[in-house]
Amino acid sequence: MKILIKDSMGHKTVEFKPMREGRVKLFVCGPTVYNLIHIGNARLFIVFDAFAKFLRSQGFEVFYVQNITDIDDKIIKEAKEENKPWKEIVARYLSQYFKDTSSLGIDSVSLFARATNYIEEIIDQIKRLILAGVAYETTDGVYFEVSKFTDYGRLSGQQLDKIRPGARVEISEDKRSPSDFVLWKKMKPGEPYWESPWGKGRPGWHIEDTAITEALFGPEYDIHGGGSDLIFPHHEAEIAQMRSLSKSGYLSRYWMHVAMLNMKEDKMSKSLGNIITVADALKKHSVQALRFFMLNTSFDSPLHYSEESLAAAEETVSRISEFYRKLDSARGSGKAGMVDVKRSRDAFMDAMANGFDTHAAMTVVLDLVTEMNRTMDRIGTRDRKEGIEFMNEVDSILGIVRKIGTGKGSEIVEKMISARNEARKKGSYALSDELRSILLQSGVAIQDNGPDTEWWFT
RNA sequence: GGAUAGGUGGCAGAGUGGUUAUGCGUGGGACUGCAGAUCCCAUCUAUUAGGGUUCGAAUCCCUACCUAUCCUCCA
Repeated sequence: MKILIKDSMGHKTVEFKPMREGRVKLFVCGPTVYNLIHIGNARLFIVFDAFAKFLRSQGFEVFYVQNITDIDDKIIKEAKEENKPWKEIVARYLSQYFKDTSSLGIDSVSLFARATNYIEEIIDQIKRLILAGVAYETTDGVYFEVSKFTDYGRLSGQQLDKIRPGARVEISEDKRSPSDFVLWKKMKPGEPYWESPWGKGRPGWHIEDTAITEALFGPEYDIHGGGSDLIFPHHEAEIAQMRSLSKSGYLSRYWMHVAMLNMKEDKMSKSLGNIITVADALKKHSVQALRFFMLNTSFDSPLHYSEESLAAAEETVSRISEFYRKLDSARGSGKAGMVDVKRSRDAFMDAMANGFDTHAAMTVVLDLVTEMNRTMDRIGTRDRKEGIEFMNEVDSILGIVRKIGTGKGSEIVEKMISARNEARKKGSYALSDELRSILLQSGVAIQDNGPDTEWWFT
């Protein structure tokens, strides 16, 4: 199948051609572990989780690497504020990160690469950058000289001479240009450090990623993903670093940037303090609803968070899940081919392959739900089987089906149901309603289909 | 100020030249003892504003206004 990618380099939709047939090297910028992640962060991880799963469903062998920034100014700051060792902060939030993402059904990452495990590679890369004449040492660190890389700004569309230096550019009188970015930070008293040719210090942020990807993938790879707020300068810096050494025309062949999740008007961010943590979101909403909400839009368009939208997502997920449950227990004897599941499956995959259009793919699913619901009472074995297989496939990629336990194997529930149906037959509705409400309170949902009653655990 | 995306019905959010997406909400109907779920019909008579191109524009061009993101750590 031909797969199109919305490439942020040049903002074009282009055909995806992996460097090696059938294999994909995918790198996504992971978290800095100094705090809990929020659902804005989660959007990125959910999008790439679904993306990696889709590629795998198409037979690609996906090597999906995510970096973990486990040494950084913010970690040091947090450690100071809490008066705890920085490694303790890292350990705490890293384990929380794994917990949060796994509770979001994210399980597609092949390898998490921690920056501090690559210090040697980082130092080596910086050495080579200095040798190549594009980096220089100052009193407080080693810097990359941006003017030495002519393509700097191509990804973001920035022109170096038009960039207005921010008000809070780090004080460093030795820097040759305000745009030069740090590769190695020399230690200040009390800070964590590693030995290096430039004395004790720690790596800058941008160099971590290229050291990791060079070590794991080599100087070039297929797809680089991240939040749209990282385009400049982070991804420009990565490109500048790696391509200055490799002399290749690209770092990654394709770039995919996930747009921000906004709260009211602003993006959700830790510094703005308008965050909802993953844990909090999951207290109120199902994983499936959160995933549906995130995937029901183009990954490269900003998305507005609101309780109302989440509630709507929850409704839709219920509809899909309810459909799945009904399909699972359908026992009709209709002819095969009443519904063309295969056509829906093709349309679904086409949408996914068309620039990862998860929204169009969802629409296909919802249309099929309506279509099959129409004939649910008489749906045949074969259509039913195809439908279930398709929904399982959809779920394995998008994670939007809440699998509701089918009602079997509980004698006590069965007894109460038949007691209730006896009462209904006799017209003792007060009693039957009473039994229904007891069942509901015990987590058993029931639905009358004529004289028969279906039930399941909620 | 520069860069990059946008401005669609009550809400969310598709649609890149020509049959009123889709979901949620709302109203009605079918079904049900009543519910619930489901289906059907309807509703909301949407395309930021003003020009232009065209037989025809939400879709292309121009202008204005507005919004987000980046230019500073940030998914």
